[in-house]
Amino acid sequence: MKLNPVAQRFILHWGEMGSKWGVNRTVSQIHALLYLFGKPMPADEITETLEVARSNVSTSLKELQNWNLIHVVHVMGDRRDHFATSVDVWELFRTVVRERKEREFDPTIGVLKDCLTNDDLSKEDAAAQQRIKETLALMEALSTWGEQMLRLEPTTLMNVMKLGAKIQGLLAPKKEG
Amino acid sequence: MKLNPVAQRFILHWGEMGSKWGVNRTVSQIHALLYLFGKPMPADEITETLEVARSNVSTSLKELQNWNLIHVVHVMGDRRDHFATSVDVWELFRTVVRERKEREFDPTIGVLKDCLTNDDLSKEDAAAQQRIKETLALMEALSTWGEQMLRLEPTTLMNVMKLGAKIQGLLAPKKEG
DNA sequence: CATTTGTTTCTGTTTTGACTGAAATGTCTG
DNA sequence: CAGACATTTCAGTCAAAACAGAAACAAATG
Repeated sequence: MKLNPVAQRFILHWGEMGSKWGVNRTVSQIHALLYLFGKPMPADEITETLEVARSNVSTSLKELQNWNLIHVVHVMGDRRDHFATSVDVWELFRTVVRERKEREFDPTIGVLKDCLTNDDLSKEDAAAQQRIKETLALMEALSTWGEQMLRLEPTTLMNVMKLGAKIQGLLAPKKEG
Repeated sequence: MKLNPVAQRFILHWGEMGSKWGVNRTVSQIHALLYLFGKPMPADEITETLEVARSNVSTSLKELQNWNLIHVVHVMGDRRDHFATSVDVWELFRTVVRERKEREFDPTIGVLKDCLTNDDLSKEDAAAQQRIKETLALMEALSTWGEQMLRLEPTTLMNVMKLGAKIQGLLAPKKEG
């Protein structure tokens, strides 16, 4: 499969962005390719299209499966596995957020809690303890809020975002202006 | 300066998390240290505390300055630069979000726009074009929404988050349940 | 203006992780 | 079950980034 210039641009950029966020370049490139292509694709074709080693594709596909971003599809009369990703960008977004939250956010909250229950700190520095408390409070707030937002329908979520800062007015309807 | 076990745990964990999000380990460790310590600190003391090379500290401090996360402070009777970070976790959070948005989000939005104005795609694959459009729409929505949220007072933002999914009820007050 | 003190830049080393190609494993078909 | 086909694992290579130590630079002091 030959990529047109726009597809190339998109995929290469996505790969670079992935790197900046701690995602392997090949992994993000493959995902971008499957998203853009929109149809199930066998590993070999990915290999040829992106011009990377077959084994590299295999590893990356497994990684993408661990992230719940792609799934295997079988095609009649073809023994090979075909791989596809959701073409719903909202679903992808939610999956990525959910996974990162579970992998990195939640464990960090755990560590912060441990830090606070440990006596070593409380004896030494009350201000530092306070700061850890505030960090934990922020992260927990983000965490539960994130969970709730992820449960909303994409359209609802979009409306929430469109509301934007106007939400202030709805919060404490004591004053009007 | 000797770190107590809790401080060590916090700083080491922060360093690991940074790595997973594309931030140099030393950079995030230094920031965690300054945050926990809460007072301006000369580079040498950071060097000793974290047991890394002086030059490494120098580079990382510069990086943190580029991120607007630390600033230089001078102490009476001391010629050395002292470095401090905000101890307000909300301010730190906002700074990081703002910086990442500017560095990675905005440029990506630019690339997506370019992709859509380029004719090569429109001729080839309408579905792919549509997907890029949706991706752009999502990112732009997140972007403008993010900007607005960042402008809110921390306490307001906290209230917004506490409201959580209940915001649905405020959105389309046609039905009640 | 030499010396002390502090910071940055530079060069080479080390480490880490991505990647390749080959071998091994697994699975289907005649 | 032989061989064809498909995927994964593994061991080694390669490249990028982090890091250390030395050298260079800058600024203040007596």
